[in-house]
Amino acid sequence: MADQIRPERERPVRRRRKMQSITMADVAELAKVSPSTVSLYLRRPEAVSASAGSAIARAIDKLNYVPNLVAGGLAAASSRAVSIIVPSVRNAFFAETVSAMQAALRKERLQVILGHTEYDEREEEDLVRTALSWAPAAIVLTGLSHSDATRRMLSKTTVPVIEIWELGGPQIDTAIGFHHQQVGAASARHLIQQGRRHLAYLGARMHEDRRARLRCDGFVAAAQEAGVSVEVIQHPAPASAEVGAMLISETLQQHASTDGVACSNDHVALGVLFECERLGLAVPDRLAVVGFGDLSFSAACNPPLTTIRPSGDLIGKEAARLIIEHLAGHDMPEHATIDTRFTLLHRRSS
Amino acid sequence: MADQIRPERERPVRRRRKMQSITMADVAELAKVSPSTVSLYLRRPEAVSASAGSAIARAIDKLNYVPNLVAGGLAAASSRAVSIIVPSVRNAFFAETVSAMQAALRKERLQVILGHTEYDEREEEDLVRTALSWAPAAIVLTGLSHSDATRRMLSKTTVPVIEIWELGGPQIDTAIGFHHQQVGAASARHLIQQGRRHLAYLGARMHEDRRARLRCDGFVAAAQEAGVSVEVIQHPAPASAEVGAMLISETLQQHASTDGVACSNDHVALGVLFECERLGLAVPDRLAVVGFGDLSFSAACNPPLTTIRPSGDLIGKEAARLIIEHLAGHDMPEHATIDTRFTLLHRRSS
DNA sequence: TTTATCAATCGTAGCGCTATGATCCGCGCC
DNA sequence: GGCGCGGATCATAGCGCTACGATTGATAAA
Repeated sequence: MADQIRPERERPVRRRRKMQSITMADVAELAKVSPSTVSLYLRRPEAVSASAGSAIARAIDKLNYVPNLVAGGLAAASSRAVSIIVPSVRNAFFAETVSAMQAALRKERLQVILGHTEYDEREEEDLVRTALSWAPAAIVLTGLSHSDATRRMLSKTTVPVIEIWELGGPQIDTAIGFHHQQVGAASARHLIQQGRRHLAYLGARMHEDRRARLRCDGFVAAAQEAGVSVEVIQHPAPASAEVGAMLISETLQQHASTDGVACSNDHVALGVLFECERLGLAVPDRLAVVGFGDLSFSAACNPPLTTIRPSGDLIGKEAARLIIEHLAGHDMPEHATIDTRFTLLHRRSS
Repeated sequence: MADQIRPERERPVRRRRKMQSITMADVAELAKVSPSTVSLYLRRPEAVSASAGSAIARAIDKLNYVPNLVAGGLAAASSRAVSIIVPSVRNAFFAETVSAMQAALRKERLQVILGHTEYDEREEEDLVRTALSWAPAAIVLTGLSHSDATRRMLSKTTVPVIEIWELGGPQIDTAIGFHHQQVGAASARHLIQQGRRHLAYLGARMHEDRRARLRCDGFVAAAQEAGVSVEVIQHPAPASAEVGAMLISETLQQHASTDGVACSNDHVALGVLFECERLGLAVPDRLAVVGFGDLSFSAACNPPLTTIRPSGDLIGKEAARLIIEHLAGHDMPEHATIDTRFTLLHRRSS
């Protein structure tokens, strides 16, 4: 089918969609330099002479030229985009990371392409596939747990992969985050230090949220190690104050002696505080409460919530830094691990 | 400089970066069809014969082909990306919209490119400029207020522009959202209906957050219209429970008779509830509180918060729908306005 | 003077795809 | 048999840019 004999082409009357667009060639012409020089100026201004540089700058300004990054991405076989895949930006933790990362990447004119897995590995797989078709400068994934197909796809590419918000498992390449078990353990130790001997962990959506599960595991392990009683009460719904209220009443019903709880996050802890207030249960005297997240209300609530502040912001910044350095030629350290830690904020709920 | 005489080119020994990538041509070869047919199949599978289609599908599968959307975007002069520019995803409202939109766009294999203005018009301008260099399928902006340069850039392109989260001003093209003055007015009327006669509006960051200001304006206007006393107490910091606590204590100090407040959002309202509890002030008996946002904690707090639920989710869905329809050839209605409304949730804080 | 070096600039060949218009071929109809 | 029609398929010309390697011209070193 490809080798048929064809007569001469006649008139190639071919008018392509015109597009108004002003191209690099227009700028080059006006600045009286070659397109290559314009391209070079745009990518490494210090590499062109001051005179050429200013002529180009003037031309760009005059023509109101906007470079076509799609064309650039195709030619360079790597686009100035970073694909960030998180469970959901409705989750304040990831919103913070995404926000910090976007702010840092923007300065290097890198775009953020966003995807939400909704805690679904198959969804993640699909997002990674699409992400790859953009030839991004880097791919950022949340957590260390991915489907086999996802791993396979990523191992076949040369695109740098960064996993965030989790440490302590097998990582694809670079990981930035902290150990969730350590968070759980820190909560448990804190409660024990406050004299509590009957602990409980209140978990929301732990079947899907692997990191909440890890925190729970760390909590239980540390409590057991200290020889203190510990229970786990959970609910499949996503973390919310309602779930917190339900969980604490269930806990007190089943284990009336409970005197210290850690919650899978501050939303849950807030619900616990509200429910205790309704039940007339003194916090922290009768029950100490520890949250996770240090959300916007945590310091202001009544009593102020003892919680663990993760480093969502720092995670984003570090990820951006690594990507930018990699782009600048510094090879990204292979299989690096950056522990961004967390902080326990001891407030009056414990 | 372009017309210099050059000797014959010698050996064009030119090895380009190879890239492992499997291209459409590889698929075409394996499926024994031309690349055009593969392309056609990918874009409109119903246009190729069943036999060719399945051969192509098999080849794609076998080769693990991932289409290069960057190349596609260049050739088609429009990429399968939608640029969404919001003040910040750390704000739960916008997170919800972005999330809903991403979910809807994904189904049509459209990518979301995200940008944060941090409530800065100059920043927005810059983001729009970069957005345009991606030749996106659409640009989504937050609010109706933009810099002149932004307007100019957008008017010069053929990229559809959608403004979200605000109605009632001059719009660039399509706008999806609701009238914030109506929100304010609804809050005021509700409080008046509950018998309150000394109102106050507690505003956070109103100098930057134009929409909070509009809600405030609507609140004041409705109160005045009803002949009820109304005060505005504000703080420049972003909305938070701390700010809410500060604002309510300032309010009560300056206007002791205040018996009903509306807050610029539920974070602020939550702070009011906490502060009232500390002060021993009965809500709603002594003070009725209305929030805005129906955030995760609003139904669970103590007392449950009367608030106004905006339609962040719907805004995202509608925006996505319009974009998808436009891509399918249905021209987007010019200068359309979609009012997604809001709902007042009367709970026990008023 | 010749040669080497270096910074600045340039010309060209793609990058992988899509849109366009052409071609091919089977079918029904005059 | 000739013709028109339309579905299926194809070849080709870019899309706007970047990377590569070459070229130029000035300066330093031999």
